Amino acid sequence: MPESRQGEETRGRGEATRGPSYPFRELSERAQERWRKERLFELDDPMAADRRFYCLNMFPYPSGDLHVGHGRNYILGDAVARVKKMQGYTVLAPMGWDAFGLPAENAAIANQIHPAVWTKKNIARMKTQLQAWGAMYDWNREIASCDPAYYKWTQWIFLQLYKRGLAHRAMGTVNWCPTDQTVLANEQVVDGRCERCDTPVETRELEQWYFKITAYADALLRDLALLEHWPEKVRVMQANWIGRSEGASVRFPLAGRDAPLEIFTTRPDTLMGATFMVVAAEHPLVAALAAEGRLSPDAARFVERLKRARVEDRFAVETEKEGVPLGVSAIHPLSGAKLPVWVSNYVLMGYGTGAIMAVPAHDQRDFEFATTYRLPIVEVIRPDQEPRFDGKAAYEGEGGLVNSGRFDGLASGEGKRAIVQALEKEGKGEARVNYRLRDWLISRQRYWGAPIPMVTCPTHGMQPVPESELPVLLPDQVEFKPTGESPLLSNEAFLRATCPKCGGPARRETDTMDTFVDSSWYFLRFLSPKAEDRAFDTDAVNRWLPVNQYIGGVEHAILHLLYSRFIVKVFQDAGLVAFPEPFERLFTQGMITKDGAKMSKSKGNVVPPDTLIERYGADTVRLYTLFIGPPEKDAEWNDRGVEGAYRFLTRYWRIIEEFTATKEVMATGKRPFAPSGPARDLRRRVHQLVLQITDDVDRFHFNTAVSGLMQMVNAILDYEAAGGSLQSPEVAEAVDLATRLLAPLAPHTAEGAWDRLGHPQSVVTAPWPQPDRAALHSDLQSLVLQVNGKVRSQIEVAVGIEQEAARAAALADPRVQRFIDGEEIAQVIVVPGRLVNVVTRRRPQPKPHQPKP
RNA sequence: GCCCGGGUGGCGGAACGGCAUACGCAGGGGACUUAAAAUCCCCUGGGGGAAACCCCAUGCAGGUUCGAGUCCUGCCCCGGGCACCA
Repeated sequence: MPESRQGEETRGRGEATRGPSYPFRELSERAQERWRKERLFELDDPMAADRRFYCLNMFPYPSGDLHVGHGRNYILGDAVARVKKMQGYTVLAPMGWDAFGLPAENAAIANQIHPAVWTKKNIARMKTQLQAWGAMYDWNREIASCDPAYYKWTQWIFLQLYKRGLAHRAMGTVNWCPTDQTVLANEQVVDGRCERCDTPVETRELEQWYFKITAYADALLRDLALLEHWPEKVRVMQANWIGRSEGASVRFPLAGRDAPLEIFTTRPDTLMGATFMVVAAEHPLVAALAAEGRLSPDAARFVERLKRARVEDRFAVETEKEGVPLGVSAIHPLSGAKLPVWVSNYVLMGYGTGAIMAVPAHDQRDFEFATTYRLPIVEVIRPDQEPRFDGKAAYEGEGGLVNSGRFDGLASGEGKRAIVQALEKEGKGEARVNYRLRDWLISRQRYWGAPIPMVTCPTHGMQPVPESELPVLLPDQVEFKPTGESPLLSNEAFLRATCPKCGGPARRETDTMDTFVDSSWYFLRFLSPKAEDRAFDTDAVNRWLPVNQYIGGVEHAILHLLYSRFIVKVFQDAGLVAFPEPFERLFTQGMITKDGAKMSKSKGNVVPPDTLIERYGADTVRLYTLFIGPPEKDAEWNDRGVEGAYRFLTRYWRIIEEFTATKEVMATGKRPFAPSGPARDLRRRVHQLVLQITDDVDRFHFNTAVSGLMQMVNAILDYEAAGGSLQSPEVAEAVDLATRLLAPLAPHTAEGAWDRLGHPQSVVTAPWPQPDRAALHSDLQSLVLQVNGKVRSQIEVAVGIEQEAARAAALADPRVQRFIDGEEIAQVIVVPGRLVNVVTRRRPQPKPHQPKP
C-alpha cells in the first residue's frame, strides 16, 4: 500500500502535522551515530574493568521480524545497562543469536532456501530492528551459535562431558514428534504435545545421546537457595521439575525368576499393606516374559495397545486405569506373602523403576485399580481421629501402623525408619532419594545443529573425534526432506571419517545437538567471543560472572535456565569456572498482548515496531513500552497509549528548545542559589522526583519512573504557567536533572537535549543524579486530621512540630470540632509529620438515616 | 488435586499499615482556527445536595488495628506452573 506523500514531508507524524513537534528522526540518527563513533558500549579489556556489571538479554532465535512484545525485553535490558553505566559501572551488554534450530530447516524444506542463508538474512533484519530501538550492544562481541567458530566449542563441550562420563548413548523410550520428525527432550513436551508445533507426541524405542543431568539433580536443587534474586516462581518451577522425593527402594523377589522386582516408594510405612504389584508396559519384566513366550495373549495385546497410544491420551489423569495380570507372583520381602504382578497404564516407566507396590488402602490410584479388579485391600495406617480408611476411598495421610505384625503401634515416621531398617538387614531394600528429573536427551535427527563429534569404527566402536579435529563442519550439500532421518545421511563425504584409534575408515555420527546445548554456555563466550584456542577465557569469566542481571521470558524458566545451570556446574567441577551459578539476578518480563492474545502471525495481531518508530520515533516506543505496566506482568498493547508518550516527549522538547534560547542561564544555574516561594517549591518537587525515580529504576519499576518524569515535566510547565520563567536557575537545574533521568529511557532525545544544554560529553557518560537534601527540606508540612479514622481536614504546620502542639492544633481545627461536637474524646493518635487521628467514644444511637423513597 | 501470581474508575495502572484512584489513555466542555488537525485550559469513581458538604466504593464474608487496597482467617473468580511422580 502506497504511503501518504505528506508523511515524508512532516518530521513528526504520518498525517499532515503542523504545530509543535520534535525532531525525533534527526535526534535518533545523530545520537546513534555518536554512540557508535565514540564506542560508548564497547568493552575493550575485560580484565581492566573495576566496577563491573554484566547485563544480559536472552539471545534471540533469529526467526525474522521482531514485534513490540519482543521489544520489551531489549528495551528493559538497554535501560538497565544505561542506568548502571551512569551509576559508574563498566557495563558489558552483548548480543548474539541462538541461530541453530528447526524453523530454518523447515524453511529450507518449504522454500528451497538453505538454512544458513535464511538465518543470515533474519539476523541482518533483526539486528537492524534492535538498533532502531536504540538498544546499544557491544557488537564487537556478537556471536551466532551456527558459526563454526562457535559450534566448534559446543562440540568441544560435548567431548568434555563425554570424557567425564556425562554424555552417553542409550536405548530408551523417547518422545517423538511426527511433524518435526525428531526426538524431543522431556522438557520440550508440553501436555503430551510438541512445544514447537503442538503435534501430539508419540513414543519410540530409539538409541539416543543423553547428558547426565540427573547426576546434578541434587546440586541443582540445593543451589536454588543461592538464587535469592530470582523470581520465586521460577525457583519453584525448577524445584518441581527436579522433583525430589525421599523414600525407599525395595526389592520383591519374583517366584521362579532370578531378578527381583525393584520398586520405589515414598511410603515404606505402608509396606505391610501391599497387596499386589504393578509394572509399566515398557518394564523390562514385560519384555523378558514376551521373549520367553510366557506373556498371555491378553497381556501382549494390552501392552501393544498402550505403546501405540498417543502420549497425551495415555498419560492424562482422566484416563481409566486398566490392567492385565502377568501371571507372575512377587514375594513380599517381609511377610513372604505372594502378590500378583499386573501391568497397567497408570504406572509410568519414566519415574522411579517403572514398577510399584500397590497399597490400595492408602493410595487412591491403587485403590481405584483394586476396586476395579477386585484385588484385596488391607488397612495398615490408622490415625487416632477421622478421617481414616473407610473402604470408600484411600486414606493417604499418616497415622499409627496396624495389621503390620511387629511394626504395629508405631507412628508413620517411626514405621518408615523401622521398616527400612528391617529391609536393609534382609538385603531387600534401603532408604533412597528419587528424582523426577530425567537425563537430557540431546541428539536430534536434524541438519541445522552442531554435529555430535563422534565416529563409529567397525573394530573400535564408538570413538570421540579428537579435539584437534574440531569443528566437525556441517556440510552445505544435503537434501532437505522430512523423512525422519538426519539430512546428513544424504552426504556421503560427510559420513566418511577415520577412526582416531586405528586410522581406519569409520562412519560419522549424523545426529546433531539440541539447540539448548548451544544456548547453555553462550554467556561465557561473550567474554572472549573471538578466541580460537578455547571455548571461553576462564580468568575473564571468573571476573565477570555470574551475570549480574539476566533478562528474558518466563517460558525459559525450566529448559534454558536449568540446562545452563547444569553446564556451569559441570564446568565448575572441571575447574573451568570458579562459580556455582551462571545468573545472579533473573528478571522475567511479562508478555505484551494485543486484543487479549499473545501476538502471533497466525492470529494477525502482531504490532510491528517499524511503522511506530517511523511515525513517533524510537524513544516514544521505548517510553510507552516501559510505561505500559509493571514489567514483570503481562500487559495489553494500546496504540492510543503510544500517543501519550509522544505528547510527553514533545512537551519535554519544547522546554529544551525554549530553555536553551538563552544560554547565559546555564551559568547562573551553576551558581548557588536559595530561591523561595514557587522556585523553592519547584526545586523540592524536582528533587523528590529524583529520589523516587532512582528508587523506581533500581527496583525495575520503570512504569512509575516514566510517570515520575512526566510529573517532573508537568511541574516545570506548571511553574511556567504560574508566571515562572523558563530562563531561570531553578529550571536550569530541573532540566539538567530531567535530562539525565530520561537518558536511559529515551536516550536519543536526552542525548540531543544534553548537547543543547552545552555538554561536550555524551549523556551516556553523565553521572546519575543525586537529590539535594537541602532542596528536599521544607519549613511547612501538611498534617492530615482524622476523626475516628476518617479524613476530615488538613492543616499546614511547621516541620518538626511537637506532638502536643500537633494534638492541640488538631483539636482546635473547626472542621474537626464539628465532628467531635458533644462527643467524649477517647484517644488522640499523633503520627509525627503525617496525621492526627482523634478517636471519640461512639454515641450509642445510630446516625440519622435518610428514609428510602 | 497441589504450588505460584492476580482481582482497585470506562481502560492501562499508582499507593513504607496513615489523604485510595498518582501518571497516562479514552470521554465531556472550552480557547485558538474560515474549518479541521495539532496545541493549550477545565471537568471526569458512584450516589445525594443549589452549595458548603455528606454518604458509599479496592472480588465476597469476617477479624486484628486509633486507622486496612495493604496484615490474618474462610470463600469466589481469573491467569500461570506441576500432575496417575508411586
